[in-house]
Amino acid sequence: MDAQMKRGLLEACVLSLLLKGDSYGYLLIQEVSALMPISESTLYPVLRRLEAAGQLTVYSREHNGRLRKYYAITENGKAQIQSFLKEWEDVNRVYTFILTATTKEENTHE
Amino acid sequence: MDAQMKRGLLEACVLSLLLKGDSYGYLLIQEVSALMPISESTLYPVLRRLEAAGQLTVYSREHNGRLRKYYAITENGKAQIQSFLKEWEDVNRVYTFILTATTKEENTHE
DNA sequence: ATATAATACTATACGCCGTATAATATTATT
DNA sequence: AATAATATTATACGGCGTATAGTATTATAT
Repeated sequence: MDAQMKRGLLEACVLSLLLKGDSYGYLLIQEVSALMPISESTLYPVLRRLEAAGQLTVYSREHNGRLRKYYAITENGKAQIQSFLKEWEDVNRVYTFILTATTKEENTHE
Repeated sequence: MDAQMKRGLLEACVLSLLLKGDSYGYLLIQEVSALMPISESTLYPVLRRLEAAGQLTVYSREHNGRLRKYYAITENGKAQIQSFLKEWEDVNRVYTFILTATTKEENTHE
């Protein structure tokens, strides 16, 4: 997927994944990868940003003798998903315009 | 609209507007503004990029005693819109995931 | 036993692109 | 005479996805 198109989508995607329960970096990478290509160097900064924005909290738990960082979505984070969905209405309006313009263009060739 | 969400959308939007006929900077700004907020400092670089990519061509015509730059979409540009629409399928898949995850989350509170 | 893969996270430098701000110049309107 | 509308360009900034690379532990395969 084109890098430009990921912008704004990624954070909402990560937050949505956390809705079904706390998770950690490595697992999140696998889960996000099922939806779009992602590298560690993209995901971890996203997690840092979401934490700084109070949209998720971080805590450590021991796992196989090591500390693993778990990420939990906050109420703030849930509200952020709603904001995203609302913003997306505008995006979809533009997309619909492009689609319509393209369809009309095709018709002029008939 | 959030700046991140415009990325990738803007170029396709401008190209789509040119499908119905050649246009010029000032008019394009008005037309794009109807779909999303845009400033000159965003649009003109977009036009330069599209020109560099061979997706539009530029020519000058006199208008009210002054030269005005007109922009015309190329076949390359039309193909780019199609590429955009195809890429957008991936974007929509992620959006649908977020929407579904949010709906499920709401259900757990019922 | 040891090499390899999987797990788990961090750091740095780069490049794209939307934005604010500002400058320039002409024509139309009040 | 002043102001708004028309029309375009330049510069510096900041957000963020990416490539690349480094570090460290545990499980699996040969």
